[in-house]
Amino acid sequence: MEACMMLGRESELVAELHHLLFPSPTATPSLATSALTGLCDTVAVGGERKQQTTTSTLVTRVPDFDGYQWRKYGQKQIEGAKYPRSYYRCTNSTEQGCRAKKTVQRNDHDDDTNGGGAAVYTVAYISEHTCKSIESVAPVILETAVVRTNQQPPAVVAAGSSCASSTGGNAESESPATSSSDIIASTWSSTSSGDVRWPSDQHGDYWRHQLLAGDEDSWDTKYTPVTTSANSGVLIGEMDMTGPIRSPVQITADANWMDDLLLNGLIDDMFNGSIINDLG
DNA sequence: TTTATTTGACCAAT
DNA sequence: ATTGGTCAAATAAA
Repeated sequence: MEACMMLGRESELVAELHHLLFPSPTATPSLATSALTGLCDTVAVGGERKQQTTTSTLVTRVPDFDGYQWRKYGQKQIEGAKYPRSYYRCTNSTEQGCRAKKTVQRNDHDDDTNGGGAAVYTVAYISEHTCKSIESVAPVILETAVVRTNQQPPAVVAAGSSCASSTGGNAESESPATSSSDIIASTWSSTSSGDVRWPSDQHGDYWRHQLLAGDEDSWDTKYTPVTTSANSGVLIGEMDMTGPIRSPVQITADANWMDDLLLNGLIDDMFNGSIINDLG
């Protein structure tokens, strides 16, 4: 857990998505996964033997579209939480005995579901997928609307994960990078044909940042200038990669950190800027 | 018909 | 007795 290396945010994102979509241990087990690996738990299974499972937790505004098919099997109101927790198991659990599960819990605390503050979810992934990953699930596109309030000389953007932004991110080293000029990002999800809702309460230049996951081998990140209905006519240029990019997903390693955040009301701070938790 | 979700009951572990 | 996780019947959707 401490081995959260100083990859760029960009690389982390690509790695995370890749991990979620193609978690096959054979492919690319290297640098990417270490920052993403969660806890190792021992869970009693059946009567006797204990089985080791891994649990990783992430905070995202895009709780769906992780590349797998899930089937909801329960929902429970958790003490102290504002929203219920939903329980999912892999759709292939019956046919293939896949034991992967996940829980999704909304953990923001503002009431307006539309408009300004987007909902924040904590997704806990429990156990690994043992099923054959479905070929050609709908391509996952995580889109990050990047609001630039300052003009900065754009950097040339190369496709792929080699282009790292400057922010690293673990608990100790992350600085309040969103200090001034800043790039604030929000995240939406859509399929390639889906509609995207853009925030209306933010001003600046909007960039569509897409992480595209098609085949395992065709990875790409695209930065596409967009004009939104909310911000019609804003200047569109090239993507600025010099600043920190708020990621669509933020990764933590501990499944229980959320309770602390809930108690302290820090969730918002997280998306204001700076806290990238890696509590391990 | 087949597959997925909802929801109270049930259960195991505090 | 409480709490979190799961089951399963009823219901909805495809």
